[in-house]
Amino acid sequence: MEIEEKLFIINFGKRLREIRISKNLSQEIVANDCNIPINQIGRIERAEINTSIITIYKIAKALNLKIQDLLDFET
Amino acid sequence: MEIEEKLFIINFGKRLREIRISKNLSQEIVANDCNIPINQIGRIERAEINTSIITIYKIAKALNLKIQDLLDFET
DNA sequence: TGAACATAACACAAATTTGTGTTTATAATT
DNA sequence: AATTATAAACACAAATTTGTGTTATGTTCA
Repeated sequence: MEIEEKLFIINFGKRLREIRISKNLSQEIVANDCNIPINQIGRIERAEINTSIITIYKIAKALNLKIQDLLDFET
Repeated sequence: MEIEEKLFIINFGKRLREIRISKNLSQEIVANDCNIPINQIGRIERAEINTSIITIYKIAKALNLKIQDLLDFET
């Protein structure tokens, strides 16, 4: 993976964490709302994985956001 | 995969094809610009795969778009 | 007709995510 | 000190994408 892409993953993780915290939600709550494994949110926030668009779609939905809002950060 | 998620994948594929065609670019050209396999664009447009956020990031870049623009469709 | 181009449709190995557990670490609180 | 809550950090199998080929189909053009 190129550094630029890695940065994108890192910033996406930060963005997700930022929003989740601002809404006072635990990783577990979000994961349950998404119907995804509990540790998946952590893996994304820690930028361990290059997750799929459907997972992002589910997370956005669980957070009551448009998918665009989740991706609205500086690369 | 749930039907709603499948629909999301389908609409994303349509959106990509729509934009690509409107810019008069072949799948091969886009794939080369992205440094991804030639048939990957087709697989996405045909909604065969639930592709990763980095692949989408690369495609958006190749098309000179923000990632948000690629995801700007009705679900 | 023939050539060239674009896309679809296969197949297959390699790499990665996903899903499911368990365990550890840390902080806050009672 | 013990408990609770949150998140990190492991491990591992299953499913999927990715990467790399090849072949087939359809269309356009010389």
